Amino acid sequence: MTALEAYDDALFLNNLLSGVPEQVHADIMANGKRIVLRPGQTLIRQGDDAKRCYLVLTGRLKLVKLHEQGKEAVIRYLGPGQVTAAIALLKQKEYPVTAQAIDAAEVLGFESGTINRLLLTHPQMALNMLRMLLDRLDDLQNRYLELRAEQVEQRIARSLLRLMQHSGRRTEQGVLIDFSLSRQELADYTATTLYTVSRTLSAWEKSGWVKSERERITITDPHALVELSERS
Amino acid sequence: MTALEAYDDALFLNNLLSGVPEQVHADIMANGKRIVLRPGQTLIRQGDDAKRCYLVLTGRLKLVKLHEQGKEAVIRYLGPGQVTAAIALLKQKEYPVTAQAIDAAEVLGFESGTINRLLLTHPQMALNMLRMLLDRLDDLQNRYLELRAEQVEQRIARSLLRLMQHSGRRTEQGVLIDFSLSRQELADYTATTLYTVSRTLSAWEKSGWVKSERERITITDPHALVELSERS
DNA sequence: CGACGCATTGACAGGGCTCAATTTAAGTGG
DNA sequence: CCACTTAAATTGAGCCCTGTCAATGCGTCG
Repeated sequence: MTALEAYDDALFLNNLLSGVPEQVHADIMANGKRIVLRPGQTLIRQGDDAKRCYLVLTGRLKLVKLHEQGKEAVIRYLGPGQVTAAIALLKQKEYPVTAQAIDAAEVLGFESGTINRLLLTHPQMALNMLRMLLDRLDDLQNRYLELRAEQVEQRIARSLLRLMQHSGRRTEQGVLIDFSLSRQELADYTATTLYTVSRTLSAWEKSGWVKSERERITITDPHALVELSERS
Repeated sequence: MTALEAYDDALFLNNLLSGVPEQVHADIMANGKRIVLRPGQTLIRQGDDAKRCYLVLTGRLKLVKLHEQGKEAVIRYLGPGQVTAAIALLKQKEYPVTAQAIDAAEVLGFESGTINRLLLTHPQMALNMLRMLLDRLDDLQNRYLELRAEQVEQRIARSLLRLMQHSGRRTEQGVLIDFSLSRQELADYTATTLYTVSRTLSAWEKSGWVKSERERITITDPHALVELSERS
């Protein structure tokens, strides 16, 4: 199973399969079906029946929640090793969010029944899953509080820093956020409008804190953003 | 174990122990330590080391997340059968929120090691826990979106309806929300200020939709609130 | 090179937060 | 039972942040 070995990296092990005997890893993975996604392709659609859950192998997905009047909120970005649509563990539920590949991505899909059986036979896996969900919950609780208590500028700063930590890549200019990120998307993630994001980034660029291009953002002075995000 | 039988009600069974053989229920519960809480008493404090997790037996708790500059957000209200501080499943973490009894309450506390062991030996329990967490996550994702997309009035309406469903009690006047709920608390739950809540409730009272007293709110016309919360 | 999508910038208005001043209601102790 | 205290709730006035709308600029790709 050479294809599987390729995904058998540290990040991955630290998540769903950590603590599970290595001998059975391949067996477990063989239960999933590999799916390749093009940039922008929708993997799950909010409201559809939840029949499968997915493990991200490579690339990056975004989870978006849609509101009646056209607005949308980016709930989270997912990277390799993370699981989504765990809701499929419950019977007769609908996906609460839409999941979409940002750039190209690969995922492993597990049927609802399959994953339930796997979790029951490998309790450690269930515990790992619990940990991942706790992570998600914690993250969202934090962002909920920020949305409640902070002004837009602070939220944008915090969001950029978060994205930097999860998906930053060092360049000579600074830390580049390593996937397509338009003003609109950052606005959806920060819970504001593209206009405000644009204005803010422009201001920060004048201060020399970031460098912003079309769908690309490089943070040149992270410390300034940290300070901004923490000042009352 | 007569004390335990008292808590062995439907709600409870539908959560943590559903699907687990009945013979072992008492054994499992015997691993927990019963704790009685006075009104307002703090059970867990944000930032403390997470050593135990808790199952609510009776009464009602609120989970609050504190922000540096004094603001706070009520993340969730917990009723009988619900679990909190599941974070204790992870090693070396701190509680991300504060949990406080609203009126009198009883909980069952499980040591971190104990609950881990229980979940490993009873995989069905781990699955149940997963389901509860998925519920929490879903709830918060919805509220995050609402906070993002809706105006204050709609959010207050939705919050009241939610509280009504979870903790409503029929009276001759309408549906009473059955625990102490000040303007400030509703504001913290809805992510607004007590002033705005007060103004809004006053207006609704004039319209005959609610009846508001000191720390008590009765919904006399739920339908009006539903309509308000759903209109674009 | 033209067209389309992304980004920028300005003008404007309004929702709701802030602050301050009362009013109302619930306890408390004599 | 009544004065007194204290906390909750109400209401008004003002203003600021930020969303909205419109016009324009710019980069990229067919």
